[in-house]
Amino acid sequence: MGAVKLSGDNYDRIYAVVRRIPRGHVATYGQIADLAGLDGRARQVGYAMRTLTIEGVPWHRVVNARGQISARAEPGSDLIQRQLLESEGVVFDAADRLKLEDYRWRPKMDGRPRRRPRAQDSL
DNA sequence: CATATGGCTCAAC
DNA sequence: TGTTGAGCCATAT
Repeated sequence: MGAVKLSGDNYDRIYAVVRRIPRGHVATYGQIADLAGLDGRARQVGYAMRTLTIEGVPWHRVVNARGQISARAEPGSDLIQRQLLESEGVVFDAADRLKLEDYRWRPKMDGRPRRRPRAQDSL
């Protein structure tokens, strides 16, 4: 029968990518989405993290594009994330940010097309 | 099926 | 540097 595309499939892909983030490194939501073949759907990565229930996924290594830990529904969870990262050697500055230039995970990807630029109305 | 949100992101101010 | 607005689209209700 025709394969029915389940949304959970995307989650698995996201989790698979997150699992590959090396210790002491981080990746942005957009980056995860990109690597998971869901370019441009950074928000869904956040959703995947929010509904994350399985273990073995280093969700704490996922931060937003500013190198900051995003506030979420559950208060205190962001602090836990920061502590986990610090325990891996990641250092935050006074603005609670980490240096993406230093910690960003760079998997092998040659000439992979960046996600398409948003159409701009006028400039 | 229609609305409302959201662990985002980019560009412009 | 921080703020604001708008785009994006899967989940939730």
